[in-house]
Amino acid sequence: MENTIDFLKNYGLSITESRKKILSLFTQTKGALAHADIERNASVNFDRVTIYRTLQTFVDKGIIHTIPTADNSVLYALCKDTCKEGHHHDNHVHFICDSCDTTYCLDNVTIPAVVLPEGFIAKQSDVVISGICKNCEVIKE
Amino acid sequence: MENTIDFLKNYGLSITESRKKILSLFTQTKGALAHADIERNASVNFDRVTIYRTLQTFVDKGIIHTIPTADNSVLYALCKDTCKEGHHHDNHVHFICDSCDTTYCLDNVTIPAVVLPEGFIAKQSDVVISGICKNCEVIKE
DNA sequence: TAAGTTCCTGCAACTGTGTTGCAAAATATT
DNA sequence: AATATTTTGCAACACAGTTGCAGGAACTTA
Ligand SMILES: [Mn+2]
Ligand SMILES: [Mn+2]
Ligand SMILES: [Zn+2]
Ligand SMILES: [Zn+2]
Repeated sequence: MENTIDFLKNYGLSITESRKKILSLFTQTKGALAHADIERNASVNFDRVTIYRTLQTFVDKGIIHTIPTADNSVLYALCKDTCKEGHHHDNHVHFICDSCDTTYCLDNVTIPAVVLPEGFIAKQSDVVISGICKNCEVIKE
Repeated sequence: MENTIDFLKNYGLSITESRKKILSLFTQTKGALAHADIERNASVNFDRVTIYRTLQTFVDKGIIHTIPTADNSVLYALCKDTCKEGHHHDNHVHFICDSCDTTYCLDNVTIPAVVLPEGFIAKQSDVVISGICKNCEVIKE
């Protein structure tokens, strides 16, 4: 709890119930979270709008990043230390499990370089892989 | 026009105004189309729902495929011949131009293989790259 | 080509997601 | 503690997408 407060202070954010609670949800969760997950699991009943604004604040500050998904839902996950305010450095692959629906940031799997046709210049690449995750694979055996 | 009719018949679809018109919009367009593009550019004013249902029918039949985007809008583009009903085989990279906002299917750029951590099994990979496209790069010179 | 059947369309109503303006409440500053 | 700044919750809105249903269009068969 103290830890969460210091963390927020380091990012120049004032300490509020929603920020503490939402941040701790992220640190306590392995996978990524959707807006609905937060609305459901936060012990306090924050207004939808507060959750949206808190998430946006965290994205702006480089605390969390969004994850594009094939079904066009929005997911959020904690950034690594390399992300700064207004400047994200997330170049890892994302994995969505078809079985348990968990979304992982594979921090150790970097986005591969892709050779584009003449004239195309890449600025940003997103790789989303779906399949069966480590946990679900073990369960199946 | 005759061509469009035969094409639809080959897929076992009955011939309707909306299907003819929406299909021809795809064949006449280089990049991908959003629902709104179709609503705007179809000479006839089809109901929103009709457009949604026509797009879904085309996706089901393997005529078009959806493209995931970073801003979570839904785009559609024509499939290659290898796609069958209920069974898509699109393993190409998608490119979104930050300048002209066109989305390209880079049919000749295949999705690179990614080495996942132990226990993760990949079923499907999506690669979306954004940057500057061929056209916009030429214009800048 | 006409009748009957099947399928598609348009409308209305609804759900879900995200946004904005504003006053009240909470937090930070002095 | 008083003041200034931020954040919150509410209401209202915008927009994308879905569903049920009745009427209309397209297909089938004769
Ligand atoms: Mn991530
Ligand atoms: Mn494509
Ligand atoms: Zn799993
Ligand atoms: Zn371009």
